[in-house]
Amino acid sequence: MTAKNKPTQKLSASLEDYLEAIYNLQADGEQARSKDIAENLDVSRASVTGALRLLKQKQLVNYQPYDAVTLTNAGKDAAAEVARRHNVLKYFLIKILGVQPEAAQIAACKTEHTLGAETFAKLLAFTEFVREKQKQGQDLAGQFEKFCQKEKAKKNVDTKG
Amino acid sequence: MTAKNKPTQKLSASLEDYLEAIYNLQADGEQARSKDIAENLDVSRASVTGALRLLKQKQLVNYQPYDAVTLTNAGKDAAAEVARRHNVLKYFLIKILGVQPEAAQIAACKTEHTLGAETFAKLLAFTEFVREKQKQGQDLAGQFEKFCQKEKAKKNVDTKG
DNA sequence: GAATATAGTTAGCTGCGACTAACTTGTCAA
DNA sequence: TTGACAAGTTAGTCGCAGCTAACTATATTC
Repeated sequence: MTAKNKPTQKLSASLEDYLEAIYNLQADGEQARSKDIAENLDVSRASVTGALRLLKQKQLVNYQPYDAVTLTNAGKDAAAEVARRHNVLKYFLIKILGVQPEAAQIAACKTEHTLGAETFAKLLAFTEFVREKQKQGQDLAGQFEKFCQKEKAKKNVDTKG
Repeated sequence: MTAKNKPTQKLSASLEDYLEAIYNLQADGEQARSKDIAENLDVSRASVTGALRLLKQKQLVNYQPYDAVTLTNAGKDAAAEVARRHNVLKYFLIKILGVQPEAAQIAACKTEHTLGAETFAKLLAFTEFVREKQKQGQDLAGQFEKFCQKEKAKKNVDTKG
């Protein structure tokens, strides 16, 4: 039980993004260098330096100038939480709503910082619910996709006719 | 057909909020005074003045200092679109996911600016899909609620046992 | 080991969106 | 009609999150 009773200071969306990027780089077995983070988030290297200073202040990263960055335990917890929210969202958007993967990735990035804990919990539960239904032989995602196609066809008729 | 072929300049989340607040005040039959907008959004009156100047620049509001504010046609369209997104989200969160209304209101406010058009369309379609299922005799929202309760009960056992 | 390329930092700037404090305008009541 | 209070504006500040340009440190290569 590592992530419990954490004060878990509120982080800005932007700092959460930096944290997540470092987390992902490390998960890929790569060193998180300033340059990589910059490329990952499409920001300047200078912006990364600024963010690392803030994250160090908050004791979420181990950062010495000109040295490789690693996450502290608190940083790992915070980053894992962001990544978890990201994945919950992305799964829901792609697998249930049928949003295109690229669009879903972007939407998840932007939204992972804003939805509350309750909503994430419900979203997660809903995907489990759909999976459960699947096991029971009802393919809700598939039915929804068909429903969308029908609607689309209807619209085309409307516009043409 | 008023909202078609609009350049519909990209607005910041914050300006969209101002626009929506004015829209809602007017919809309630009230005059949108600076003070009301400030109270509505919980910001200072000075911030409202700043926002109104920007919105005027973009020709979305009719604004003269010391005078009541109204929306231009373009402003109405933009505000209606924001309100529509807000409602789509809120409906989905409350009626399908079963999120508490207050939490849903907050989540919708924060998220209405970030999700893309495709995602909103899918979300809307999904609520229609659920309604369709309802007509056909399958109450998905109700089934999901039961599912959540079962999960909750399970967790309680886990924690206690 | 010096020259150079790459990576990282610093300094200083911008725009946004909030704020406070102080001032101006509008309104209403005595 | 004037004085006081409410509403609105202005000026100036702050923090955040970017940026560029210029500098410094590290690594590589000859």
